[in-house]
Amino acid sequence: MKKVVPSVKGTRDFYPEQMATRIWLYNTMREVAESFGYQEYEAPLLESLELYAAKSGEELVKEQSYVFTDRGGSEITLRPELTPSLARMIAQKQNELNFPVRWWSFGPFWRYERPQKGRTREFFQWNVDMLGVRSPESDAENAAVLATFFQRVGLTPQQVIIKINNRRLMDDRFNALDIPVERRPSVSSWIDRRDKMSPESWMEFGKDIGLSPEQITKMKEMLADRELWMQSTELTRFFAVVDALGLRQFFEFEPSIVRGLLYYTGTVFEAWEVGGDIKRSILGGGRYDNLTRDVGGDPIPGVGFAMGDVVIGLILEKYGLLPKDLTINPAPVLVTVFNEECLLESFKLASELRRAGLNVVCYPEAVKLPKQFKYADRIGAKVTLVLGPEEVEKGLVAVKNLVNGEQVSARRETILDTVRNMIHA
RNA sequence: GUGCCUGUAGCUCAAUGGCAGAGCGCGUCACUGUGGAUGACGAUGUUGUGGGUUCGAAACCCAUCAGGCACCCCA
Repeated sequence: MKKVVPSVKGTRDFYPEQMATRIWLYNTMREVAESFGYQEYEAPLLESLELYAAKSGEELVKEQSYVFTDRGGSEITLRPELTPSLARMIAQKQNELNFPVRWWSFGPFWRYERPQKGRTREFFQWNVDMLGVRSPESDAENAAVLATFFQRVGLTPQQVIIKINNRRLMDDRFNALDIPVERRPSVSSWIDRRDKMSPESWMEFGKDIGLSPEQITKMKEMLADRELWMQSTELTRFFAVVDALGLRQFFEFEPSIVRGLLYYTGTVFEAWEVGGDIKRSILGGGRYDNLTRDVGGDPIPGVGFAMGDVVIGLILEKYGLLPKDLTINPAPVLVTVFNEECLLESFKLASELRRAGLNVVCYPEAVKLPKQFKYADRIGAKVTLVLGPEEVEKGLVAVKNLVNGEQVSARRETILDTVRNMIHA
């Protein structure tokens, strides 16, 4: 066997079957986003490295981005996320946009990581953002888009949960515990790791980052307090809105959610599969009030989330929620080619039907009829037309219904109606 | 960057040191102007690659490449 040139590691081929699933996902996202009045937009796939220098996570830019120098000497990045591009686009038109802006996007992103379950190097992301408003109600409405998407695809709060926290609330607690600002990132990462380490090594880790035994005890109490959110006006108002929208069950306060990206300033959330088979967050989001300033514009508050296509695909597959038979054959009609002499007649017939608005495939060479019928069957055609010497002579077309096997002889002038009736029957 | 596992026909996998196989798929025919179903026949291949051990290697050892999974991090 000859060796086919391999695909690039971490990329996926979208054969028509997989493409159909992707389009279904895209369409569902579009419908949900549009039901909340969000408009679709797209940013460049290439951005300057500088754009991410400001506020994306250190590791995201330095270790995980595809960076190259173009022929003009500029440092270019294949976008690893969308939010900085969005901030740039907003900042560029900050004086002409009609706020609040509600925008959504679905496109490809790249991160140089070791591929494994739920993670590829090239992936698609659904981004949904609202900018220009600072209210917790806008946080809630934005997150509601997400919960509505879950509902729409058939996921229940028993299967997926959106865990929510607030960085300002955490900062208040850190203040109360006298944890200095410069130590908070490492404390956050310590909190984030609680479920991933044994209690002993987690305690040990806490000491290593400079927490006193009293602070550790207080932190443990805080993390165990499921009602801590009531001390946050923002979270209280957030929950009131998702409750009013009938989506409260999808949300749960979770003090250990802190998120890796540096630009989040308030509400933060992640969605997880409840069963725990898929140990990877489905999406992440939150409020970022300084990002447009960080890319050089005025500070415009924003909130948004990003969901990758890979993990949600795993979830939907696990719960059997991916629709079957999405692969569509666009052409319900196949015109066979009887022999070399009749070939042009068949092509003419196909062309007539196309001009009348039908999607038609004409077999591209004069091979045996059984082969052509077999092909018609496999592509899922409903109707097959035969135009042999007899038909050409008498001005007829043999029309076979592949669904029930019935065949009629139609006059050439009325062929369009005959075919249409058969397709719609 | 660290660790573990796996590479055999187009696909899914057998063959536990002794003749490389099955199912599915594919091709031809039964059916020379008609698909699906059935049956008959047929082709599958440098066992990822390179070396070593052995009378003998798909299997054991080493190297290498590729893929998967788990860390890390994250969508």
